[in-house]
Amino acid sequence: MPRIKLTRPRPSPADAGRNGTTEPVDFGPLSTWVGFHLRMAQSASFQAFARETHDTYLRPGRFATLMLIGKNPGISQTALSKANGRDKSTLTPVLADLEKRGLIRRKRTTEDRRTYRLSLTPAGEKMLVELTKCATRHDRNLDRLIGPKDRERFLAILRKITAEIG
Amino acid sequence: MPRIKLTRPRPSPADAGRNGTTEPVDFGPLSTWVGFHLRMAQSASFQAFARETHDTYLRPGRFATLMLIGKNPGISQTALSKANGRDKSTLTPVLADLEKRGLIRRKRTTEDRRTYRLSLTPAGEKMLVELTKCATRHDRNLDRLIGPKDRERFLAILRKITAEIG
DNA sequence: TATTGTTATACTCTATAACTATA
DNA sequence: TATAGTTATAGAGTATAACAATA
Repeated sequence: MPRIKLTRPRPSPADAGRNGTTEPVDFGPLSTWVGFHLRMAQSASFQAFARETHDTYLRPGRFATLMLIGKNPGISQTALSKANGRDKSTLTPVLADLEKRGLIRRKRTTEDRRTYRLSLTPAGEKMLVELTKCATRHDRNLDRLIGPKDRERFLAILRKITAEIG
Repeated sequence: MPRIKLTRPRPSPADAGRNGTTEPVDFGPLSTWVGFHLRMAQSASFQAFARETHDTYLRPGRFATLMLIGKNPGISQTALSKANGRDKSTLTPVLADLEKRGLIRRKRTTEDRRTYRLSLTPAGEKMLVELTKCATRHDRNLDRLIGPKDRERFLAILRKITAEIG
């Protein structure tokens, strides 16, 4: 709950667009660039997700990792890192943390002793269910903003950007 | 230019979705969640932007900062931090860096000696022009993916998410 | 008392390169 | 020689809290 301000602050130069007046800020070409708004929207959505999970659980990235393991038991670290588009070394500390928290298991395979097979523990399954509820709530909020008519098209465009911009 | 692989690597367990086979990875509900795709698309767009600027110039966040100063000469640090939605303390090292590179100027005002007024140096103007070309190229690529028919609607949705999800 | 901007600090996310052990 | 995963390291980006100067 936000603390209530008891006094009304005087207007100050820092609230001004420029020259000490309160003109709105000019965003220039940023205001029509997709890349900029993609960044702003993802950042806002990220913060909203964190609020939805009450800052107690996992952030979106960790959550996606948990989901991918849950849906693909036995997946290797390399396959996992490819699936969410990050380097394998990025995954090492994340998995170490998830394992330390008792959410995932890592098992050496007998066929190829270089690889690990990842899976969820019962606690991990439970956490995934819990977080899925939060994420569903969060995504329902996003859906409400987008509207059912545009939703599929919007999603398709995001997918296309992800797949083809690189 | 990517180096050419001279040998064909054998299929290995890490390429597999699970169980050592090469089934595709199951993304579960992630595949229909806006938040997830927003994250993936912004990350892909970010990388593409960096490629467009040849990794030599500024990253998207710095670039937006430069643009906002350029379009709003005399803006204060607090107003700037509000405009791109970050805490003012986040801005301090960024501005220090831009000043050190000779791209911006910071001037104390006489009316309120707490605030700085930010503006671009000639070098900053030049950099902004240069980067704007890169960003325009980048955004043209995005536009091509989105298509002119959906572009405005797509942008409007991103703006709405930014403004209203919080 | 409130605000501007800085400092100290800390945490997350990310990547590259060099390494090991296995293949 | 190539791959799976780890380690060491580095650099963004972000935030909170305490602070000095100023209002």
